Amino acid sequence: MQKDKVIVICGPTASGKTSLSIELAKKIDGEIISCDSMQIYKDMNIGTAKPSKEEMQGIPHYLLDCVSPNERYSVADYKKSAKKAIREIIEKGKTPIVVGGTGLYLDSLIYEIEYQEIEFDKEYRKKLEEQVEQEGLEKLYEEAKNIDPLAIEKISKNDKKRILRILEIYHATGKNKTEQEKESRKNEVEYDYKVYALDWDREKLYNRINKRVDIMFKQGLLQEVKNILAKYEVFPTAMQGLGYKEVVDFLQNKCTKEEMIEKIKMETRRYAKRQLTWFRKNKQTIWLDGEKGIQNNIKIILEGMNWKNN
RNA sequence: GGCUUCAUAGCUCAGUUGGUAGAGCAGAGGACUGAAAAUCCUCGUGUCAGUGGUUCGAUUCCACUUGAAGCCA
Repeated sequence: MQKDKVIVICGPTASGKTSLSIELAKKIDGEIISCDSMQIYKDMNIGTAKPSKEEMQGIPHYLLDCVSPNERYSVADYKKSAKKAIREIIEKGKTPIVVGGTGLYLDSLIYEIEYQEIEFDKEYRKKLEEQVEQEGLEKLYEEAKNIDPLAIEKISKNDKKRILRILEIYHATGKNKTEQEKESRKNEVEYDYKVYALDWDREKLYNRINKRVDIMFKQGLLQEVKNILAKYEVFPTAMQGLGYKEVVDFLQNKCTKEEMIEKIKMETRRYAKRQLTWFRKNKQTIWLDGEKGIQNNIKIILEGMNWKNN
């Protein structure tokens, strides 16, 4: 049996994924599933460049505004919700379009990565963090090396996040990361993902980013951050968002307004670069040039689909 | 107008007691499986302002020119 098609539109931030995907959805009777680790949060709209109701033009969007900024969220949660959304859309007889720039989330879908049901162990994380503080990272690095020598080869001695992760996986499952990852890719990919990535000439992309950051401030990013800080008390992951943590620094008088704006622009440019590195890895990806315009790119996508049908 | 100081990587600046130079930032490339807008790794040749002079050899010393900053008038 032929697999159902799922269109994916990825690419760096500010490349025009949102408008391309909405125009495409209108044309092919599609519905959109966001693939963005920050747009899932409620009340974070301007800084995440979340599409507004008007922009959506009646096209249903999934996985926006579904988590509170004070909740913890992860790729495992995303995978589950996204698969459910894809199923729903296909059952309606429509075409799912996955749109977003979070490479890790996207890979969980297109490689059908299986995540075991485990709870986040807050206490153990805290214990590890304290251990790093007191004894330094090197000791934990050695510990992780004993547990999973293969996995540790690929990471740096300074990569705290990944060192802790090796220890956490072992703590939670009794398996090491290498075994765990092997098992996570046993399942056959359920859908036929057609992956498109949108890109621009680097300088043009950077100009778009700079302009967009200015627009965010005109739209009231400062007030948005103030509102969130007033409404919620803890932010396990949401405050990692670009344009949020920098505004918090400014509100705490750690920098001037100009410094904050420049920092956000710079960090966003770097983020775009990292996204490109990620998306280049998948050789299946078909690259679209943003400069060619939405209609041209839609044409390329539609031709790709027909070719598959014949 | 006179005097002083400065002019080195895209930016901020080191440095060479004369043998053509190196940091930080920016930038580029890469990695990435439960925090991922996160986290981490790698990468430094540029008319050493210009023109002459001294010298085997000048980015370094000298003169002049240009530009910038400061002081005096």
